[in-house]
Amino acid sequence: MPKPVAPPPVTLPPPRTPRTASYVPVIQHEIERMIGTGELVGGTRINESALAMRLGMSRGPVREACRALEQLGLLRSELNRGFFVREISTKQALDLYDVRAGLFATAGRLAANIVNITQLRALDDLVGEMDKAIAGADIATFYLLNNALHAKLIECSDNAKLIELYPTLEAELHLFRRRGLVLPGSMRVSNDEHHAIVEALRQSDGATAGRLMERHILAGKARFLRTLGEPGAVEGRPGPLDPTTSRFQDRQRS
Amino acid sequence: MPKPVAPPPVTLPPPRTPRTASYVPVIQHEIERMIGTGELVGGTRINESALAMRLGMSRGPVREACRALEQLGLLRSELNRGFFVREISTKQALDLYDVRAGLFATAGRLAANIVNITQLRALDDLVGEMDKAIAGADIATFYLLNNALHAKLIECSDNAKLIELYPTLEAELHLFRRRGLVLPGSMRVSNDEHHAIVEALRQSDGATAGRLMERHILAGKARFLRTLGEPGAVEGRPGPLDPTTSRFQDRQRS
DNA sequence: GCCGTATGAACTGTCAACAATTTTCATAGG
DNA sequence: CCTATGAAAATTGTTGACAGTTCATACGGC
Repeated sequence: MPKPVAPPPVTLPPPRTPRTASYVPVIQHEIERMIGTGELVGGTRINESALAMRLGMSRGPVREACRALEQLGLLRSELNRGFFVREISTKQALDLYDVRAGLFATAGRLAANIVNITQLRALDDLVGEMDKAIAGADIATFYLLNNALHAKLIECSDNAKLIELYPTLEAELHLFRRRGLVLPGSMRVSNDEHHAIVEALRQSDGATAGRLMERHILAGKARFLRTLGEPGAVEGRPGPLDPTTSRFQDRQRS
Repeated sequence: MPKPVAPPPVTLPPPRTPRTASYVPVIQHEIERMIGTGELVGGTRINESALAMRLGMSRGPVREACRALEQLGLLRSELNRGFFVREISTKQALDLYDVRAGLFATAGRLAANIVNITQLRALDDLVGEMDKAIAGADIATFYLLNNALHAKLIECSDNAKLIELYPTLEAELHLFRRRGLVLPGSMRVSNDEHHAIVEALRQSDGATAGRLMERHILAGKARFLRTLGEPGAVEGRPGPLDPTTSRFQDRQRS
């Protein structure tokens, strides 16, 4: 590697003596973001020095952030070789769907008992927006709204652990080698399920809400399984703005 | 604090140039162990320098381990004040029970389809041992076997994420200010449930196994809720061998 | 030409040190 | 006697350096 000069010092007004915040959350979120956008793909090695330099800090905080992300399941570490973006197998991705289904079911049962009008309205709005996105064949928007809706449903459970846990599982799915796929035809079916779920919540029918939410995720699992075979799926998630800017292309060795 | 000299340098044959392992997992497990035994209780601050010195290393690896444990939910960090052993509220503990119940249900449904003879035998053995522990009124042994059985049940799901997730939730419960309690009278009821669960698995009846396992955890939740009122519960988990050896007594400030 | 080897660069794991901040403790004041 | 004040001590957040390991590339034998 011919040392690509100084890449644009991306962020962070540099001189800052007072300690009003830690660097660690900053880099942690930055790495999470890079994984989320696909800027960092599975198998990529994290170059601590380069990343630290790019963000204008030393390797200490970077390593701490990587250690945190390792526990989050987004990175893995290898002795003397550093941190790598994790890559999950098909089996692990499917396992993840099962866990998400179980947590979603729990969320549904809990939420039905306590959901309030305001929350129901928010859910209605999201589902409505998604209907519009479907009408406009706007897959990217649908993808984003879908994530927002799922997050909102979890939030309605008012279960702290659930709310903490769910996004990390969601993020972990992004590690699968073929990332968040959306089958255009599935949007209609999917949003019909959303309608039914919100309706069950409105009726305070926890058993039904739980069951529907579980089946909703498992339906997603089935779709996911189907996309493994066919190549016609569309990438819903926004990718890296410019793939050539990623200086983290070292892949896992054989 | 009058600087308690050098406390016994607990572990680690010190001089070691070749890098065959990282320090980080070592301290991470050490801190986890200290929390598990109650040597470190909620609110305690982690003194990085002292801990590093005691284990014969520098603060770098210690901080990385703390960062990891923060993500695991066992520690929390405060800017310029360092890491503290987390303390969870009653609400959070109850939330945890609900999540555990959901994951257990998932595990049961999954396990029923794939559990094999060897695993069933192992489960039978554990339940049998627990019956003996009950007969001998051996609460400590029952506590340990109970944990082992639950772990084994999760393991039978063959779901990687579930297997990864469950112990951390279990550990987090230990952070509750009144730690793992066992009501002597509940052991019989609890093990009857275990018998039923194993039987459902033997019949490959996933729906029943899932439902029983969920209810088993929720029954635990109910017992937990009851112990909050009455003080007659018995500490099942082994405590610190010698409380005076703990130099981590700084509690959270007002 | 291909494969094992060796040499140098690149990078990780750890440490020791420094500045900023918090905590402690003694002292003065009400 | 209790509370404010302020300086010293302790502790954190971060840095730069060093030794050990891995990676890349050139070299030599076959």
